[in-house]
Amino acid sequence: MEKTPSRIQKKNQATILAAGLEVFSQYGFRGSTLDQIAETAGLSKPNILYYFASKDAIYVALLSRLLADWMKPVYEINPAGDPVAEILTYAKQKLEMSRLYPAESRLFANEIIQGAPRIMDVLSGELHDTMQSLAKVIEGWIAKGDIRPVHPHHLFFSIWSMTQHYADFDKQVRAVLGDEDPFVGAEAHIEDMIRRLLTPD
Amino acid sequence: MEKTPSRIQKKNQATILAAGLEVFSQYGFRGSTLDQIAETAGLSKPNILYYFASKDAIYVALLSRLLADWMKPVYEINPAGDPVAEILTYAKQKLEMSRLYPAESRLFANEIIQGAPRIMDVLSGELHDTMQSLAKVIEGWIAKGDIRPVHPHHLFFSIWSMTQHYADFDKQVRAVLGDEDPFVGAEAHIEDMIRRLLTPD
Amino acid sequence: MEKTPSRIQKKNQATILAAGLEVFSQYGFRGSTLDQIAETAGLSKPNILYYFASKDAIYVALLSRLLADWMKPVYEINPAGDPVAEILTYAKQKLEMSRLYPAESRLFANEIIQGAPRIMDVLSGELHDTMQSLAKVIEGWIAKGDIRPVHPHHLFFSIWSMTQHYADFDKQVRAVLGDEDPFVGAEAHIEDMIRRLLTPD
Amino acid sequence: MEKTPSRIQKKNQATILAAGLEVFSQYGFRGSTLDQIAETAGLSKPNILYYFASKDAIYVALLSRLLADWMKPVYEINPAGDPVAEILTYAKQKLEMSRLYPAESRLFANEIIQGAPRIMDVLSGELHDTMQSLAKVIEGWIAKGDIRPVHPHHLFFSIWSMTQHYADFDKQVRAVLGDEDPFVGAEAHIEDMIRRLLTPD
DNA sequence: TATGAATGAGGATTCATTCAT
DNA sequence: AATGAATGAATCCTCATTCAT
Repeated sequence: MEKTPSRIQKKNQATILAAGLEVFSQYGFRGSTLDQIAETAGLSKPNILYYFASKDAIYVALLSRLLADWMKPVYEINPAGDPVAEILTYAKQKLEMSRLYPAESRLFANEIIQGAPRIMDVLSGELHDTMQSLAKVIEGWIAKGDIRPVHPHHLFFSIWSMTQHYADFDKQVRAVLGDEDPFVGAEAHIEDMIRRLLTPD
Repeated sequence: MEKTPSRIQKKNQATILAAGLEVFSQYGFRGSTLDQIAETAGLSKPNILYYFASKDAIYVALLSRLLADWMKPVYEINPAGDPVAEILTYAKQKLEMSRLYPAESRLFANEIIQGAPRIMDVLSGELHDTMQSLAKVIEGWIAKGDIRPVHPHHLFFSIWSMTQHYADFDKQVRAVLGDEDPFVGAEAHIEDMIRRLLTPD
Repeated sequence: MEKTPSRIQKKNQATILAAGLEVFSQYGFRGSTLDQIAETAGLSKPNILYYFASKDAIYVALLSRLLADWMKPVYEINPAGDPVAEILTYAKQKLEMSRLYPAESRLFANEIIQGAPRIMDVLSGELHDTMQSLAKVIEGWIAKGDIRPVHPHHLFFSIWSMTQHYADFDKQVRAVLGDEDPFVGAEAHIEDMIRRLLTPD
Repeated sequence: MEKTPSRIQKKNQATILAAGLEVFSQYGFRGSTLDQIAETAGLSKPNILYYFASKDAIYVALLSRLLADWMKPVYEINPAGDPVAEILTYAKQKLEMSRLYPAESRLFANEIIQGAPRIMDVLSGELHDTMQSLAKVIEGWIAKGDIRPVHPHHLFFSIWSMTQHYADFDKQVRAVLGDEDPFVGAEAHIEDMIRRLLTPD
């Protein structure tokens, strides 16, 4: 009979997750210490462990939350909508997520680069299945001649990679661009790429 | 009075770098241990440190070598060549690097995601300058009407991200694609995207 | 101005002692945690410490109660009774205690094996003196020719060790005996030993 | 291809085991710390862990060695020898072990009292089988009328418990006996008990 | 009386690095 | 050029105890 978390519990758990996100996204799981997280959260180390059983538990909690958020926009693609517009909206949402939640994106990137040890099952399961369904939608649009023939999976890989790049490789992007705002140019460029790719002649 | 490195020295250094690459690219800098590298290299831990002053030194040596390799294809873009072909060739080279040297790509990604603490100066210096020159070439092509107007920097961001994605997010890509070979579809898709983007109507 | 303990107080103290006995006897003092005791008792950890000042206090309370129980049968030996019968009765009582209260026996064994840091004074004081008196009784019986000459102290050591063995080394005893009930054979065997030892030819 | 342990390795491992025995036998597994063992051994804590993978490994190494020593005298009982003499010799050997190696005895007692989590399989396996064979020998002697009818298993339980008592309950024994040497009286008493028990009328 | 929250003091273990040979 | 031995500095986690209510 789990008790409902009290207000102070919720607040501290949220604080810890926020601190964990900040630290983990920057240093990776192994590179992050409970000390860092505790200091960032403004709590003592044992108090952190009072709310989460282990360093790992914090990381997993973050990843779970993240995966849900990360997949959400996919479900909002409307098979009955205008194909190019739907995909553009999706891409813009993803880019906006990179702009607003770069730490989340980097946490996710870190996990996958290191072999996705903790979320491989979600990738092979839910993600795989979702992308299969989505591919059907894309293929339907192609069959109707609404968009040019493209490989559905690779289309999404390119959207994911291009948009997440601005969060994950932020340091490199800004080193190249100097003072220019990355996201202004990014949005225009990505929209251009997708529109040219998909719009039938 | 530096001695010229003997054959055995060179061989061991190479062995250590290869081992370091394998380990660092999988577990990140902090997540990797000298023990792992020593075992992978088949050398004793103190012997590793006989060739490289520290764990950090191995990592930095790898990054330096990597940066050179990573930038090389950029210099091979021929301003006098056919614009679309030049860029396509570049993109294919990058994709081929992701296919052949995924560990290198992941090592690089790891470093940048974590804020590029060790290569920020190279990014702000050499990379920034190189990309400025390259931008001039692209803008020249645009001005001549050889390619459609695109933002040069973002063009390269998209090429980098799309191609490196197949190395860095390999686990996710394969989870989505199942048994399908990622690189076959990737090459076609990326070529399609770039060609549509750049070819003037 | 000590208040008389209320009924609920008494009940909780008893609950805590029962839980402490169960936990301490299995894991030893250092191997037991207040969390375990609290969970076994069905009380919160701070509530445990409301009734007992410390983990140590629970342990000491248990030991004290235990020592009294443990010594009681000795006082019931009747110098005017039949010598062999008196000693047999005592031994059977001790064996019965091993059968009914093995946790208590193990708690006691643990404490003494580890040097009896908390009850050394009781051993050197009350126990020593009691055994001195008892030795006099035994020696009286021997002098009268009622029992064979035996060393009184060692007689009791052998009774204690043989009977407590079935509680303390329960795991080993059952591993050797398999399904056979240890206590049935134990009683016959111990009675046989003592009777043969003490009965004059 | 395990290397043969060098002299220094052997020496340090022996030192650590000796220290571990001293500490574990007094405080139990959970009550002992690597710090204590390290200090007793005169080595640094990480150096301890250079020779043994963990605290647990030291404990298990001790138990293994101990079990072998502990069982050895059983195998020396000669079915063709004089029954009473054989058993008396065995009992005296066990008592001598308690005198010379009380720490080993206490370590063993500690482990069994706490449920024998690490050696249950040896008890149910090798010990059980050995005692079955031994029971056959005893029963043979009984059948021939060489010794009185006794329950073989309980006979050994009583020998084990009486002899080990002088090691395990040393503190209590000495508290009762005062300055008297425990082992002198113990040997006479135990011999008397066994002889009376076994010798046919 | 009772408990959710919090923590200082450990405690086992890891690991980059140094030492001695 | 190589390695067995050794260690100081973390680092994760535990736990008895205290605090606040």
